[in-house]
Amino acid sequence: MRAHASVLHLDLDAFFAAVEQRDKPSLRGKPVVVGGVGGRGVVATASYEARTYGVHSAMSTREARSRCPHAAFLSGRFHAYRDTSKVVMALLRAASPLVEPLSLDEAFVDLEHSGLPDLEIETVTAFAADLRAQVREATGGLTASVGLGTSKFIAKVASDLDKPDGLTVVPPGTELTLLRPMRVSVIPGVGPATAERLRRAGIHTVEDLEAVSLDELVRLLGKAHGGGLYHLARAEDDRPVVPEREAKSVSVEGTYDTDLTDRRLMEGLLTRQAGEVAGRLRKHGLSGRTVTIKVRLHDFTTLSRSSTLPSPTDRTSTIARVARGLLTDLDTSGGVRLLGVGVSGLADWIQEDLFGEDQEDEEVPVEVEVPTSRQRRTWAPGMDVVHAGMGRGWVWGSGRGVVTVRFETAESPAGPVRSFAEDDPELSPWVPQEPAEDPPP
DNA sequence: TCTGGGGTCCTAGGACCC
DNA sequence: TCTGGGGTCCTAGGACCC
Repeated sequence: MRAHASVLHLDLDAFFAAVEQRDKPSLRGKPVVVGGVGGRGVVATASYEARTYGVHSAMSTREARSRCPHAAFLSGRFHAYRDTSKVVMALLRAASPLVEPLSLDEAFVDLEHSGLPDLEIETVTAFAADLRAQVREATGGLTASVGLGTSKFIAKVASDLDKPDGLTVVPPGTELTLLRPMRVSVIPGVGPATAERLRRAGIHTVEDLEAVSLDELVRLLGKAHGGGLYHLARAEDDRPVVPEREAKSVSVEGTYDTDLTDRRLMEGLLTRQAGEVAGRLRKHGLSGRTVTIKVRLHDFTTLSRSSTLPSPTDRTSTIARVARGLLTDLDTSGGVRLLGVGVSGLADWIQEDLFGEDQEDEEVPVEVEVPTSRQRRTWAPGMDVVHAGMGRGWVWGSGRGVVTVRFETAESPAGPVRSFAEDDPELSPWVPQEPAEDPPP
């Protein structure tokens, strides 16, 4: 916790809806709901006019429609939101070099490095007021709510106190006076499940939480969560403002208006999603080792299956095949409402770079060598192979002198798995004859 | 026909290695 | 034949955030 209120949190008010109202004057002053407009959509952002009718984010669009039938329901223009967000983030970075975006519409700014003459209340307040004016000016009228405090936690709580279009400063030393009467759910990380656990233990407010020992909290919520809450309840928060964080995973998922039952269709959708994930990996110069699929069944139970490859990949064909293979383990006979594919375990180097050329996502033709018992060969996951006895397959995994191959058949795209010694003379790379499945960028 | 999409972090158990 | 502990990696699930 700092001696000065030098952490600023900025939150653009009803961001998506506000961008729509800015760009379409006919929507100004009217209820606007941005989110999924399909049968299973939810609200991403509701304008303040729509909130009057009890519409809020995360509510199903169906419910929102019944509460406010005359609202404009929009599916969202993410390019516009991204562009506007960039304008705001650039403006924040011009004000202070240390800016940590949390999402398109939210960021922390560290005023310690902003070049202000001092960090007294008057100074930082004037700075924040000026920043808000700049945001409004640069975005064509969007408003932001801003909080200032001695830590991220306090700044974030502060920005919520006067919404929309507000500015709240929590003077150093007054944090606990502010927090104590508040519900535990003001603490970031206390969602419905944690709040319910605490409630059952008779803990409702931050003041209640402050009275609980560290041991008791850890017993109740686990080591990391309990320990974190113990300190936050005392307004102890040393988390630094971190400008850039590396991505840890890339994923794509989709919820379908009617439950899927056709496995071939599911495989096709997974393949398409794998292509989107691979494309985004390549766009950012990333590759990853762990492929995960997510499957939400008709009854909303959510399953995940993952498989870690021996080396990172950014290729559609590999990700798609692993994903389809993972699906084979699952019983989807009751119907599937959501499918997703993700890649994690990211490395910022690309495997194909080893070959010295920008291979993008093309199949890499493999030199067919005559295997000898002493020769060590590299079997990359996803590589097409042919086995004299089993026919064509692809490398599922390898290591410790063993290569595992999955053989696709007409009946099953992720058919039988067999393991071979990696120098098995019956096993050899297969040179593809079909064109690469991804278009060049 | 309740319940999105893109993320992060944590936990717990098992495998495996030293 | 019995018995260790620690560390790391992997997998599955869950909570949470915007």
